[in-house]
Amino acid sequence: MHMAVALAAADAAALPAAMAYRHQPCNGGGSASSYFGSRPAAALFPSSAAFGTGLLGPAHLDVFECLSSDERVPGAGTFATTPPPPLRTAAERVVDVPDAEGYSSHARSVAADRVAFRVRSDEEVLDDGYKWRKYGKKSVKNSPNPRNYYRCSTEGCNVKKRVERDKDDPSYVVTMYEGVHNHVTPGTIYYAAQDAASGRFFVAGMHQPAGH
DNA sequence: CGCGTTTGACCCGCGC
DNA sequence: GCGCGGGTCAAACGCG
Repeated sequence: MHMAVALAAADAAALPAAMAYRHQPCNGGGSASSYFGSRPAAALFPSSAAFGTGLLGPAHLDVFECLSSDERVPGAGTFATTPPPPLRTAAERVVDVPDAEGYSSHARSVAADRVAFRVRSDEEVLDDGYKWRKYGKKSVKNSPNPRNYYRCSTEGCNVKKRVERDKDDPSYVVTMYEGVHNHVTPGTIYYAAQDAASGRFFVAGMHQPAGH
């Protein structure tokens, strides 16, 4: 429940700066909750809530980037200057990681429910409320850092995620989610909504708001 | 004993 | 066809 408090109390200040002043969740306007099926923005952006409270250790909020082909940019951190991408369905979203060639070549060729983002963190694994089981580890060609593979440990849910340190800046952790959870988070998280006028985020409640 | 991690092997797609 | 690189499997192992 602490995550909900964090979101509510800290408002936009607790959210990644890029998301907040851009008035758009990083994977499409207002679609943060739609990406993970019924999941709230808090689950998609674990660092926004958990990092702000300091509950998850020495991760930092100062740099948080979402990387997707919808708003692909030549360099990290520059997407804030691009116009908001049009709304799309989750299935159409193809995610790319501009900085990681290993991701780019693969992600570009496959249309899937994927989203990747970079978080400056000392922690390798970010607690996003779900229970993950590690099933593989690989060293990637263009990076000195190994890539770890996780699968959602909930039965019947085959969501996967990959975690690796940025090859250029090891202080960043690149996380890519793939798939849509078909269950709720083991830990309850409030839904975050976005105020149309101010663009600020706020806690909308325990359930996805009606009409969305 | 159940669950999660580790780690080498295996598989598959792709480029040459 | 072959080699390479990325992704997954699964047996062994560790831990609570």
